[in-house]
Amino acid sequence: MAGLARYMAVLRLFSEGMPTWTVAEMADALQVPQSTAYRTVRDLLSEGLVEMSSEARYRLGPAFIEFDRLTRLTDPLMQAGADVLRALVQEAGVPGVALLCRLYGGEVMCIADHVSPEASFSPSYERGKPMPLTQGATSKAILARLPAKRLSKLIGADAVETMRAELAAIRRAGFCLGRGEIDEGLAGIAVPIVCEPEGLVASLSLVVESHRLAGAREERLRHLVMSAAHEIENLLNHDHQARGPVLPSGEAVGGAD
Amino acid sequence: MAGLARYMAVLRLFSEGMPTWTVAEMADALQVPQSTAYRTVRDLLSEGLVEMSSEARYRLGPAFIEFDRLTRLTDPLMQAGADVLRALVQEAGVPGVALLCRLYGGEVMCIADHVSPEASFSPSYERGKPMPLTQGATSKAILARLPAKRLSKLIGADAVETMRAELAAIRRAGFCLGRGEIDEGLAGIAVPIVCEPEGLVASLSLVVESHRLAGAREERLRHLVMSAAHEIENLLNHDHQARGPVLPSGEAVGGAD
DNA sequence: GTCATATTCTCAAAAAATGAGAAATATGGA
DNA sequence: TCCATATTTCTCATTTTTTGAGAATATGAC
Repeated sequence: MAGLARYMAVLRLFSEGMPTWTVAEMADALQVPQSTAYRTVRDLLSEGLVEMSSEARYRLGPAFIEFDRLTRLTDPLMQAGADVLRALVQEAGVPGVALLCRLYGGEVMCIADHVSPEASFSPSYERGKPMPLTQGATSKAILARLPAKRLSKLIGADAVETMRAELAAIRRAGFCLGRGEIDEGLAGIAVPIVCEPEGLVASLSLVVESHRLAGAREERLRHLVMSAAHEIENLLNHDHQARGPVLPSGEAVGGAD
Repeated sequence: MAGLARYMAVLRLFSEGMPTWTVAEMADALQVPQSTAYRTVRDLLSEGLVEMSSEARYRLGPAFIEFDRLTRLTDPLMQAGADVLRALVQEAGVPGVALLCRLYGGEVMCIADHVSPEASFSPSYERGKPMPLTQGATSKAILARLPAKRLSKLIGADAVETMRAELAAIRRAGFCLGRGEIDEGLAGIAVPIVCEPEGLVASLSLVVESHRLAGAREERLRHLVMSAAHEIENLLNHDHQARGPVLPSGEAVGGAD
């Protein structure tokens, strides 16, 4: 293991279940001598990617918080999604959680969420937590709009075959409804979001308690989520067009240096 | 430049003002040949630290969101602070923003914030944004409790001399009040938080509009912030004690693998 | 198809990482 | 305070990786 991979291997050791590590533990887990592990940790330390906890233990450092903020401020999907998520939850009128999710390696990850103040539950999907690719409305909505080539590379030709009908149905309907697939008692309505020029495939979903999703309300919420998703798509496309060399109005647009 | 530093140099190029970069621009900014820049970007890409935007431009990747979540879930200060921040803003009874800040390299960074629903302003301090070390109540509260050696290493012996009286006053009073030091029209009440065993120095602050901070209310809010800060300190110390080898109750404590 | 641009590849030279143990430093307890 | 112990850095010859320049290849627009 060399270069960046070695550093990332150390960072990937840290988890919810094991949030602090001694250098000896790291060396053991990665099968490298301690002197090497010490050097690696020293480098990570100086960049703020790792920091000392008590008693010779190390934990993830504050640099991630800084980069996360930059991501929040500059990722077009998050920018477009923030207000829409808030509005969606408010207009839903029932306790719920709105999620904006995307592909992340071989998984799906929520990159923005908004919880309504009355919601007393929290879905497994939450900002920054990788989730399985083939379960849950949120993930399936993404798979449904993935180019065939990328899809089979991700989940394999067999799995593509198994899901073909289901994904086609989602494409046709424009949404995916899942009840208790991930969390017992919760239901999700998910709608794909695609932005061709940026090459991104994501999904917007609303999670509510299953028992609240019946009859006319189900249809109303479905339409809400679909129109919110289209709003995000439009924002993404507008932003993209606004990138051209000439600004539509004569007004100068202020920007940071 | 070698090892991790080279990768971080690329990541540090991305900013609010310049959120996407071409490889040619990176090579130029860092004074390295393009072939080297391409290799570096390829590595970052495969780890999700960078991702492609449109048209040969790259931006920060989603890996930071994942690590940020882990940080949020496992950093003892953020864990202890989350509920306290919320409660503080609620009990304050005026529109305000509660901030939990800490040292980050040669700067101060907010690691958690909570904005009251009625607040129509937002202070310059916000989660993940590095701020100057010597300005603002929030930063000064941290400096006040920093060991002398660390302090002079950070800001230099001259600056220490200049601030000596001010910092001593903060230590004596147990808080720092700043009016418009950072943001015109806003005032901050900041209280230091120290956890010896973890070696951490931080501060809790409440930012409100200056005109709301008068007479009895100022004193009431000051006491609120101080008791909230002490609550965080207590939580940190309790957690630390609970780390001992024997659990107080016979009940098994479930943990991730 | 051709062109321009973006990206990967090639290879010998240069630089950096490696590992084992010694040395230095910090830590906590009498 | 000093000592015993654990943690961290350092040393240096060897191995491995990175580097840089340009060639080769892919990608995409026209």
